Amino acid sequence: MCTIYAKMSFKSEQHIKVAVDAVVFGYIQNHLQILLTKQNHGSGIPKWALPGGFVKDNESVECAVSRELQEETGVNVNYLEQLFTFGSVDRDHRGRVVSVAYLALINPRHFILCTSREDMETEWFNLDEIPDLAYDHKEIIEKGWERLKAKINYQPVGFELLKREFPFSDLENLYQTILNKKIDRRNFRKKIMSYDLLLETDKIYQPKSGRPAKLYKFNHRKYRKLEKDGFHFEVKFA
Amino acid sequence: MCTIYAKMSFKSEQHIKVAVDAVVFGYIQNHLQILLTKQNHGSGIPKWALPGGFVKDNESVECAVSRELQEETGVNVNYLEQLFTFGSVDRDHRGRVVSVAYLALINPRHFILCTSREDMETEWFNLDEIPDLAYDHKEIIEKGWERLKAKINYQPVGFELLKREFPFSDLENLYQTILNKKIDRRNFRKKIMSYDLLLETDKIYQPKSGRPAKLYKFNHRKYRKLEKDGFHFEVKFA
DNA sequence: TATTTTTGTGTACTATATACGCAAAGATGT
DNA sequence: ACATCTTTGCGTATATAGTACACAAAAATA
Repeated sequence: MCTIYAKMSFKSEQHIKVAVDAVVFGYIQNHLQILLTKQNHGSGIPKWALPGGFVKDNESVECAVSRELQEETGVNVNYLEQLFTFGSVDRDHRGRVVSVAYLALINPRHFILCTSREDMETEWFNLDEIPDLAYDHKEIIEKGWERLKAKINYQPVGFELLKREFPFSDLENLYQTILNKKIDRRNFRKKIMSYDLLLETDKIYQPKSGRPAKLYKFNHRKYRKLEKDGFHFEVKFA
Repeated sequence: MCTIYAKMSFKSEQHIKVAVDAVVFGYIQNHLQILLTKQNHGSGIPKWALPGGFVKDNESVECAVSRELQEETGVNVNYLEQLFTFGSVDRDHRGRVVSVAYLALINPRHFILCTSREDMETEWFNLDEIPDLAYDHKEIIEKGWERLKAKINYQPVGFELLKREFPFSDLENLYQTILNKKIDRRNFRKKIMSYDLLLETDKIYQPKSGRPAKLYKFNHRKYRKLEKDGFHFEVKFA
């Protein structure tokens, strides 16, 4: 980027477009879901794809994702991190496109799907029922899924997928769903509780049947403070 | 990238260039070093910067880094991973450039610095003696450095920085240098040895003074095999 | 009031991490 | 040849963290 005068002048043409794509996870009814969009009136056969689009000249790549998500799906993400940049030559048959993919987590409070684009459909898909996708989006989802599985073990990102106040069993189920394995309830609770990052509310949740449960909320403020002091969240049930 | 017909046609112009930059680490004389380049005959005041350059239309982003490294520095990296994509609007004063940064590790066997560009200088810099850099390259190095520190704990990337055959103490010193802390020699050796991933050669290394040391080499083949079976390398001296 | 479902909790055992010091091998200087 | 210096190579005891495991309490339903 810096050493290019000799090879390619700034005026010389490079015919590559920069796009963003988002792998948006939601945890809905005890299932991990992904947000997909489909254009109804595009040319050719419409296919499901990740929300995303081209970056504008005057916005940062990060801003581009947020904007596209807002425009296409109406959801507000409460966690967004860069995932990977996909740059093979032929990933888009229409021309050369380099796409910066992001991983986003949303919380059920921000669920109102409403696209501002008339020619577009937006829907949640169960992770194991993803349809055929456009371009290399299957691969992007794969990477996002891997990242989420890894990340949940060493950063408290799981909470971003839950309601602000949740019964402890929701957290358990979330981890079991994401890691796709049974976790010992007592050991899990012991580990999480040992960090003292859950605030007990005085609210009670009554499940369909069974004993009522206390509602907890994650103490973001305390976590940020601890993090600054070198604290390292870790829940390893590998 | 997929949902763009309505917003921006494929023909419509986006004025963003795509570049690559590489944070290349070498471990030379017990010091972590970074490879920098400087153009001698560029317009304006030349500044040191990371090796890198624009991606060509017909090469993948990953290929672009390798090519640029080869052209600008002549080194062969033996480890290359994508680091982060830097996409703020004003990171390059000459125009809008989105840069995909890579982390590279090189092994002293591939040291012969020889740029094929006449207008360019290439040099190793000690990590704590990095000069003023062009653009946001300081920040990119910071990110690469963070990644390396984190990665060395859960992937055997350290070996990529050593000679193929090395005395055990080189590994010790490398870890101490990267993590910037003293590590208990016995515990470190015990941990590393417990994985049984070092092959003892029959060669002996004679240090300037002191007892001679056996030379080891890392068993890449065995590691790959173990990794496939779910093995997880981990050296945590946090 | 018996049955079902879900929450909430403790202890013994195992494995891993940490702390710690000394003898052996060679090089150098006298 | 002997004393000194430097670096390698190694084991054990203690503390900490992980794992395995079962039963009673609270509410809903029949």
